[in-house]
Amino acid sequence: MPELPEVETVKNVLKKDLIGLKIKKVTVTCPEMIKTDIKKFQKDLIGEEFKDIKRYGKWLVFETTNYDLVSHLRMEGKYFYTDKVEPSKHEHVVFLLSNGKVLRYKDVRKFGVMFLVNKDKLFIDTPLSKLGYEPFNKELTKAYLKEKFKNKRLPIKTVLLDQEIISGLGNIYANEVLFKSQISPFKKANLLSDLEIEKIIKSSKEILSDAIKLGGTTIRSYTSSLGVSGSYQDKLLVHMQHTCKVCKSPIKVKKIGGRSTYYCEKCQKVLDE
DNA sequence: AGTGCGACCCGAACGC
DNA sequence: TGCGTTCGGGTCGCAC
Repeated sequence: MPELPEVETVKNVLKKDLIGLKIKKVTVTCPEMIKTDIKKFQKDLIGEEFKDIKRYGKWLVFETTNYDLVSHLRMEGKYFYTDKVEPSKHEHVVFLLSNGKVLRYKDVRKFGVMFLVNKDKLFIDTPLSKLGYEPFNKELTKAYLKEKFKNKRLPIKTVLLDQEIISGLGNIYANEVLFKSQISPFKKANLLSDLEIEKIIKSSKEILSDAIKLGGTTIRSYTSSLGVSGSYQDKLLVHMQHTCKVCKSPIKVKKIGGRSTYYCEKCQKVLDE
């Protein structure tokens, strides 16, 4: 599902197509997903030019002349850039562009959200203002995580999904990071050793940068957009796997915080408790 | 503040 | 075959 590498891939592909184009018309067929005033959303975007596209954690931000159009794909959101004007099923927002082409947002489960803010308001009163550091950010240090984990008695698996601590990891990569770090997903975050925290930082960087290189992970319903199809699913070591690629033990699946958690009991032991 | 959990949504996969 | 049930998964909001 769209985690940091998938959103990064979508951003890079859309950038090639959209920069310099203007918006002529916005059609919204699922008003619930627009979280700011919808009339204003449609009106304000007319005449705006795409200047740049950025990614913060899993958030996509289309920078236009005067606004930031913020979009979260949640589970299954996808963008398509096509000639076809009429929306088909599950396409909830359609942007008619100055070159006659169309940017279409499709989201079967309607989990995605969009909102429009003035440029100077992107990090004020929006969910983006709360995002923690990304694994690639130099500020994501052992000291930072120690402080954040200090009062967290939740399983580390749950804490890795908290976007206010580290931004960008979702269920797939959280499973992968813990496997690579040889840490049990059940271990309480406040009990992690310095070495374990260092391993999490190192693995997160390695896994996410490898995944970006391969265009992200394409599994289940997330068949990406714009013909973008990642191949990191072939590199997964533990998520959706049956046998441990290191020790050949069967991979266990259990719910932690309601999410499917894949792990190897033998390789990911709870140490120093 | 930290924690736990349902809500959101709907097609696919599963069970009988 | 057909119908009902469960699952998935990011984020928010609410209760404790």
